[in-house]
Amino acid sequence: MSDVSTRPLRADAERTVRTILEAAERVLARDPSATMEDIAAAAGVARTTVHRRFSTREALIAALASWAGRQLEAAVAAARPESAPPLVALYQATANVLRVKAAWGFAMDTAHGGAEVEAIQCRVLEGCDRLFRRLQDAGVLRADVDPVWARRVYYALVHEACRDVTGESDPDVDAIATRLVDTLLRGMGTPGAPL
Amino acid sequence: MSDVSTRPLRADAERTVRTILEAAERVLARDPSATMEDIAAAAGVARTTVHRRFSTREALIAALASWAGRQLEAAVAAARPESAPPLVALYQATANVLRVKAAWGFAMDTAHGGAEVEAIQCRVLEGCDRLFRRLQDAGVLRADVDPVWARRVYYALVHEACRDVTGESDPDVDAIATRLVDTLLRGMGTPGAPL
DNA sequence: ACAAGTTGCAACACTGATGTCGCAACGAAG
DNA sequence: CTTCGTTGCGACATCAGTGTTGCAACTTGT
Repeated sequence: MSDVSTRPLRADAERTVRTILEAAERVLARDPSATMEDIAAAAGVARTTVHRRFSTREALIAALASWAGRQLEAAVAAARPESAPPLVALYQATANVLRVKAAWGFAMDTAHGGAEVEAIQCRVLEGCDRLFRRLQDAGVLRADVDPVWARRVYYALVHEACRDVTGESDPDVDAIATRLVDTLLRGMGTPGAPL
Repeated sequence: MSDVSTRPLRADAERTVRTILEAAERVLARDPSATMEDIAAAAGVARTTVHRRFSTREALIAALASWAGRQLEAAVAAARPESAPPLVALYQATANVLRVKAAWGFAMDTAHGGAEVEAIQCRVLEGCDRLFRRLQDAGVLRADVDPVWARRVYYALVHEACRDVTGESDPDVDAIATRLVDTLLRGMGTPGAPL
């Protein structure tokens, strides 16, 4: 999580790390090229303190991505995507992911997470594909849709819907997730209509 | 288009400007934090030459965005979105936009385009809303869908589909546009199925 | 209370990117 | 041919961000 070393931190230091990570997410989400000083200021600590916990800017980003990645994995795992009825799991996972992504959007979008994060994202992606497979087997998802395209569309919708969770105060995540899944499955056209 | 002044350029200088813009798009699309030197190298000119044509990095980005913005506007205008049958216009505009966005993706995504670019993007957005309105009136789009959400989903799908145009060599843009519109209207679920 | 960990502060060196300038050479347009 | 715009090159000043260090003051845990 931290970086400089994996030795046990004192309680207050641990708190500082969390504070810095949260501030980094907040600041970097608004401006990805924000400086260490900006982040430190947002966290209410000195810049040197940030450097004590994360030897380099890269390391901070990586730690951020790692943290967010584990949050993400937990969010999808909580939906029991392998065992629950697939459509239920889809709703649940969507809502959970929206919550996490709203709080850690920058960290989840950045590609500079290092090998560990890449592995996590890969696992999540494979889990998503498996869930979509289950949806197809259950007849929810059409059999003739390209699975890769389906996943890409789903990801894109999640990304877009996330704005609503971030933007409004006290957002109805379940309603947003419902609209998302509805759009994914039914689209926006009139059922009977044209090709 | 250039920046330093709007005085007429000699033919070769005009060509240089175009070369720089194309190189900038290419380089910045891969790495948004690429330097002036990177761009100059990709354009095959000296860094000072870039600064002669674009006094500042910001100005270069703005010029890039402006150029792309006008390309975009032309692309949607060519689809006659106000007069053609709305569904035809949707297909046509989608395909045209995909082509432009594949070539000028960075320039179109950047928010630092200045007031002129913002105005263009606003016009395009309003045009999109009008087209969607026509689609609703024609019964293609369901009447109960939130127009704003519909546009956002459409934009997100265009963004995603653009990868396919950029990635493959000799991509079938019309096929990609067809799949996009199909996804937008029908979604990916089985028609008869669940809520 | 004591020891060890933690932090803020000020200072520093270092790097990389930006923007500017002058000059010589080249090439297009008249 | 001549002129003037254009370009490459090298040099320079400047600035911002990064990462480091030492020290004094404070906090935590025992």
